[in-house]
Amino acid sequence: MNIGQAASASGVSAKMIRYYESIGLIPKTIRTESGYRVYSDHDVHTLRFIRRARDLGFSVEQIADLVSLWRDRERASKDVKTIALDHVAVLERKIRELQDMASTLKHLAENCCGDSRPHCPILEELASEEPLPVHAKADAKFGALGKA
Amino acid sequence: MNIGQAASASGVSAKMIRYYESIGLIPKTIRTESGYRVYSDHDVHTLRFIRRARDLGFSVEQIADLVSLWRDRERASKDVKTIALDHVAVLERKIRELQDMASTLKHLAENCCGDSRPHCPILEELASEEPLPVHAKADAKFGALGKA
DNA sequence: CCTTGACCTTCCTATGATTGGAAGGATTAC
DNA sequence: GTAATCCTTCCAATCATAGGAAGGTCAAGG
Repeated sequence: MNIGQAASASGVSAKMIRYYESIGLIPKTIRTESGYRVYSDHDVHTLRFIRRARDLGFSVEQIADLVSLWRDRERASKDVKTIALDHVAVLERKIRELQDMASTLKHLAENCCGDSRPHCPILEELASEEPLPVHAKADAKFGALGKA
Repeated sequence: MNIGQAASASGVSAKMIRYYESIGLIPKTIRTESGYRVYSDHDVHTLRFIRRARDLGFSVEQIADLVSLWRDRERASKDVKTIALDHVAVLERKIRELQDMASTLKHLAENCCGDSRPHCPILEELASEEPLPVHAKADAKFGALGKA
């Protein structure tokens, strides 16, 4: 199987498969004489595992740990559970941060009549010297929400 | 006022002030003869406005719009409100995504006894060919949650 | 007056996961 | 035989931020 076929079978783009190989998340594949990467069904299974873990928001580092636990028949389920619950805690912290931001903004927007006049409590709040009314601090690495 | 003083007065790091200048979010300041940037209280006020907007998760692009509306005495509050509510919508979509991930993971973790035995429903789920039980797809730009 | 330390300057690098493209070779289908 | 579609590697961009190196400047104290 070529990389393109492995990509569509696994849901991981060819670009990402090469990237995962380059960072060591997946091993280097065998190649054809002309240098094409060759994948087995087993490789595709691993890629699908990886994609699912990404869909759940795990970092590549965590995924590497999960994959190696998956491969280890003598793993302790505790180790897996720890990774999962740590991640849940991170997710929940993020959720709270975003909720604080959203609720602060919603309150401000409710008080803004949103017409053609210049008066605007949202800008007033941003320009104010007082602390923000709700705890609504982005942590730097997350503030911009990616491209969304 | 030097950049360091402006930084501590505004809560925006000197690094970021230079960056904001380089991308045109704030104008180039005057300099001393020896090349040091000089800031006024007014500049600090603008920086604090920017920091608050960042704390609410606005992107630099949105902040540029907000700052220019703030400067414009003839703005329509509608324009500000639109930016704010668009951002709220993005935040709420993100919140839902993260909640889906967290709830999926919590369900899986609940069924994992978390002891020294290898049996683990979390890994089983990741390895499964079935679709994930809850709609829990990360959008790519957000999946890894930054460094957190 | 001179040194020391704390500041400032610019420039380059890294982060994390992903996408995009360019330039060139391989394969496949007609 | 040729066109289209794949593959290869390498480089760049995203977004906001932090870190560091190399070198110039300033203030205080001896």
